[in-house]
This record gives sequence, structure tokens and C-alpha cells, in this order.
Amino acid sequence: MGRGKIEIKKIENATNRQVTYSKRRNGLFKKAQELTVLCDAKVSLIMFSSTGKFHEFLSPNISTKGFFDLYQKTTGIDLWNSHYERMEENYRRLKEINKKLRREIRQRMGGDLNELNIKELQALEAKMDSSLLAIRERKYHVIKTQTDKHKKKVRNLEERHANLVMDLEAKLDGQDGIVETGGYYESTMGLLPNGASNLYALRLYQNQQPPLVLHDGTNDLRLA
Amino acid sequence: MGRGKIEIKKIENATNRQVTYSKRRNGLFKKAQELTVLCDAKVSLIMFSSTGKFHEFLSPNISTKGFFDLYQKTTGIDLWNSHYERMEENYRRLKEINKKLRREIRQRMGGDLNELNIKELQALEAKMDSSLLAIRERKYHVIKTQTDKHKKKVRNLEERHANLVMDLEAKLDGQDGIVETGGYYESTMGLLPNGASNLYALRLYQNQQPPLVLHDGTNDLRLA
DNA sequence: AACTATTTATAAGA
DNA sequence: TTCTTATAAATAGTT
Repeated sequence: MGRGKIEIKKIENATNRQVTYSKRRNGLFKKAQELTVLCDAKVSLIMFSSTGKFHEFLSPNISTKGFFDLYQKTTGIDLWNSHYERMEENYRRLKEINKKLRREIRQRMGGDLNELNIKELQALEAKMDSSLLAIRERKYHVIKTQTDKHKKKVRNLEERHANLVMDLEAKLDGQDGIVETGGYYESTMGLLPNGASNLYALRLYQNQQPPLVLHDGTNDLRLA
Repeated sequence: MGRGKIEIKKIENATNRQVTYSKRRNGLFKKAQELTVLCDAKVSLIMFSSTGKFHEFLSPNISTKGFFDLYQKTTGIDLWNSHYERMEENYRRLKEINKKLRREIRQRMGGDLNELNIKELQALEAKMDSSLLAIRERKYHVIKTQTDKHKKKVRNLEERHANLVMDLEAKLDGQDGIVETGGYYESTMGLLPNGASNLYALRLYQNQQPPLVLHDGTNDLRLA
């Protein structure tokens, strides 16, 4: 049907191919439409050109989704169901586990106990007991660690305080020309072997302004 | 294209409609096939006749599944995805909850405790304590109920045993041939052959002290 | 399912 | 793309 007969094989000339695609596509759509009307049929016609362009015709009496469902129902072909069903199964299982977990927690919280017989109650009690023990132990451990830390801090502060007092006393005793080395005071542990270092620090503070302030403000030592 | 021109509207004659469907369907398939070859296109043509009969043409260079995937990707039309994605979201959420539940249980079992600080530990300990209390109470309740039941049973049996002994003694003493029909005896131990047991039981109750009261009221024995 | 007169589709050209 | 038109192809009505 044309000026000349053509062989049905791929049109090599891309332009020609595109033109033919366009013309025949319209023809196909028209015929699909006519079939739909004349014969009251449901038709889905989808096509992609060689360049990836998409066109579709769908009978007006049905939706794409409806068509697809109908297709699957009729053919029994499973396009995505296996995946879907596996997921549904997993979901169901997870839900079941969830239920059990919740129940267990409830029981461990002291609820739903009438579901249990003596043996189960005893087992639960024992488990709770040992768990409670573990929790207590852990709690004591944490507390101990913390108090230890605090104790150490306190001891440290006390030492530094003692040193300061000693230095102060030494200074008040006799004011000989001790050479100043300057330097600043940075120790967290406090005591140097000879115990004297803090003196210099104090004298330094004397000449300059800021009083030594220990972090928690418990010691506010100033020289007059 | 035929002996006469036709109007494009539903063919009312069912036979004609069916014939036309068949002819035009073939024409459509042929053209779809030609388009596939000539233009190197991908075509999916699916149709259902008014009687529900299904036919399809699919380009040989693609699968139905592939075609639909391509279709969805190209159009962005969502055939089943909304449903699917909602499910996936639920699934994810459930998994998350599950994880938390497991963690909570683990902690209530005395594990994973280093994740908790003192306050949390104390709270957990308190909760566990009160839960344990509830469990203990429930256990004691169950035990008490059961032992009560057992005690009752034992008492009942003992009484009945005593009665039997008494009967026997009375019988051995001397038979005074009193006949009594009243009162029924619900026994798991069995009636004595002469049926006299209840009589002696009654005599016993009369002569001896406190009226026997059986808790569950199964035996209400009175003399006229 | 075949036939065939006619309508319709379309290849090639513009 | 669209129009034109000669011609191939499809098909309505008939058998």
C-alpha cells in the first residue's frame, strides 16, 4: 500500500525509519481505536521507537492498572508477585516475633502473668532475679568508678592545697633573695620532688594579679 | 476498505462483531509485527474481546516483564508501587521497633548495661524490682490457690476415710438393721457393698462434736 | 474460511 | 512534520 511494495525488514536509513515509524504508528493507533469501538474490546498498545520514544494507546473503558491486573489474572503470568509475596511473608513473620517480644517484655514488667503456670513463673522469677543482680552489680560498678574518680580528684586538690599552705609558711618565715625563675603553674598532680615549686608560683601570682582559682571554687586563696 | 464503508461504532450483531474482531485483530497483529521489524521498535499489543478472550503480541526482543519495567520507568506511572512502597515502609518500621524491643529485653536480662548511665540503671533497677515483686506475688497467689485446693481435697479424703473406718467398726460391733435411704454419696472411692456407709457417718456426726462442714457444700446431710 | 469490490493505509516524493 | 497521490493492503459483505 504505497507507491511501491516494500520488503518487511529493518529500514536502514534512520530518517526513513523514523518517518515510517511515525506513519505506521498512527495507523496502528487508529486501527486499535476502531477495534475498541467496533468490537467493544479492551486494547492496550504500547510502543517504544528505536530511539526510545514512548507512545501508548489504551481503551478508554479501562485503566492501565486495571488492564495490568486483568492481564495478570488472565495469563497467570507473575511479573512481580514472587518478590512481593516473599516480602509479605517476611512481614508476617516479623510481626509475629514482635508480638512475642512485646509479650515477653510485658511479663518481665509484671503484666500478663496469669498466662503463666507455676513452673513458668518460677523460671521467670529466677531469670528476673539474676538479671536484677546483674543490673545491681553494674550499677555498683558505675557508682564505684565514679566515686573513685571523685576521691582521686579530692585527694589531688587536698595535696595542692597542703603545698600551697606550706609554701606560704616558708615565705612568711624568711624573705631571702630567691631567684625567680618565672614560669607558670600547670600541674594537675601537684607535688614536685622537692616540694618547693609551688612557692615560685605563688610569688608570681603575688606580683601579678589573678588569684589562683581552683575549678570548683572551693579554694579561693589570695595573698594580702 | 471493504464492500462498503462502515461507521465506527459498536457492531450490535454479536456474530458480526466477533468476526470483525477476529479479522481486525489479525490485521493489527500483522501491522504491529511489521512495525517491529521495519522500525526496530518495541511493541506490546494486548487485547481482550468483548467475550473476555485474551490475545497479545509482543516484540520478540523483550519479555513481558521487561516491557512493563520499561513502561513504568518511562512513564513514571505507578502500577503497584504505592502499595509496595507502603509495605516496605511498614516493614522497615517494624524492624526498627523489633530491634528496640530486643534491646530492652536484653537490658532487662542484664545485658548491654554499659550503654546506660547511673540514672538509667537506677530506673531500670527500680522497674525490675517492682516487676519482680509482681511476679513473686503472682507466684505466691498461684501456689496458695493450688495448695488450698490440694488441702481441701486431702481433708475431704480424710473425712471420708474416717467415715469408712467408722462404718466398718459399727458393722463389726453389731448389726441393728436400721435402714436409711436418704442422702447421696458422691464417691470416687466407691460405695460399700451394703450401702450402709452414709448411715454410720450420720450417726457419727450426731454423737460427736462439731457438725461437719464441707467447704464446697457438696455434702449437705441432715436427719429428718 | 474464501472471495472480491471497495475502502483504507501508506511509500515515495514534495 | 505534513500533504499528495499512486498503489499496496485490509477488510465488509457475500458466498
